[in-house]
Amino acid sequence: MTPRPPASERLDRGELLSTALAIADTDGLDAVTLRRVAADWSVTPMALYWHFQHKDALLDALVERMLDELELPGDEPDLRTVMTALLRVLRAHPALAEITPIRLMRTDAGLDMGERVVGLLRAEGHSPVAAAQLSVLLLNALIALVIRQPGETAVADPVQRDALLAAKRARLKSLDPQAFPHLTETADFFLGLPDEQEYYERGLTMLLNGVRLS
Amino acid sequence: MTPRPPASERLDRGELLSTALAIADTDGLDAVTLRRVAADWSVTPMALYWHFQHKDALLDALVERMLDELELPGDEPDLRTVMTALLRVLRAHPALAEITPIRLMRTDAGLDMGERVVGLLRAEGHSPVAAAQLSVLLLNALIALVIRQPGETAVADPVQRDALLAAKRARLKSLDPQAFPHLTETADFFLGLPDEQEYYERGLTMLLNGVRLS
DNA sequence: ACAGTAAATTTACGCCGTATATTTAGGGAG
DNA sequence: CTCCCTAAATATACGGCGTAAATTTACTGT
Repeated sequence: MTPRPPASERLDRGELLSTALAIADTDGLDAVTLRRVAADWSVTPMALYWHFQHKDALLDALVERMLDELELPGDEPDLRTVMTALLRVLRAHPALAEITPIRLMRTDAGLDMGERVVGLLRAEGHSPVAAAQLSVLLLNALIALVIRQPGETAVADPVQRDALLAAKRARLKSLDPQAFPHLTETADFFLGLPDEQEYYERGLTMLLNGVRLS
Repeated sequence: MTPRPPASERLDRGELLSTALAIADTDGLDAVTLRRVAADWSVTPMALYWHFQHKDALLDALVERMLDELELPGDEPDLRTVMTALLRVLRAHPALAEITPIRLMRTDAGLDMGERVVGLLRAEGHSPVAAAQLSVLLLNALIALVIRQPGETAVADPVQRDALLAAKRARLKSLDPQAFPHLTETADFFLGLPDEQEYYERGLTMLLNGVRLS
């Protein structure tokens, strides 16, 4: 009805991103649709196209926004410190973790981090190619740590979530202990973390150990 | 027009899966839609619902089908052997790699493999919980190796693919060598693999090293 | 011969991203 | 003060997706 509203009620790109981020955090990535974000501002979906080229660009920007929260100590952080900082923002926005790998290097913060990580690996004596590969492997594995955290399902809806977990539990509990002694013994782990702190410590340690010796 | 065709022209679940797998291999995962698979058999999309509960079940079955190609030496294979076998089928069907992690443990072959891997890690002296976690990390990281293989884009369409790669190249090549010495030095790696064999060797070695020491 | 079940069809719905064309508020130049 | 340009939205429409529900018909067993 009224194209071009008074300047006071213009959309703001930054605020759109905040909205999208909030949606992702509370209802999962699938809930981040153009219509949903637009609706939150009582606006047509097409209005977003003025602020973002297409949805993919919005997602890129979303990752960038998430990385704004990165807290790197100014002076020469080591590998573990960098990874821990990244881990923190990822755990704060797990829904974004799965779209991060492809997009990380499209953001400025991501490039900075990539440069840092490759540099640190070079300093450990790795060849340029090895350092590059290990950096990618490290980042991807770290992200996988968050995405596949036992108990996470990538589905935000609690009903579906519980259904999935119940199915998983049923499957694991019905295993023949004779045929699957080890899975039986560790079934609880796959259904939910006993200790998140320990989980991330161990994962990180394993990755850094692997890097240090390759 | 003709509900319930003569028995000779019935759909076959296995053949539907073959079709879906072929589509995934040639045109990517996004091309695997119910309509597309149905069209290949000149059949209504709804026909598939007789053979699969829903699309997700079809994807589960697709992963299962892929794992049929797993070739494990019968007697006591070690960790590297198991991972190498998995790597082989994943590289044969890279489009399925991204949906494998969540689904692996819903398949029989996946459970067998999980049992094997956890067992091997237990034998290396890891605690039950540690072995469970490391097995997941290992599998996920291995899969990430395939999904994020430099040059891969998860987009099958060659036009889009090239556009993406060109954008990436442009971005990397325009980096200030002063500010990003390491990324500049290793830019070529991110754009395409010099040596696939070496890439997978190194990735696998790094992961196994990490596991062995944690 | 006939009932019951198996395996498809038809139709419809509500989502999604986005191409295209149109509308209008506000700011700068004459 | 007016005119015009452009910024920023709306309206409309399209094709694609997964799937719910009801219907139809070929075959199987009694």
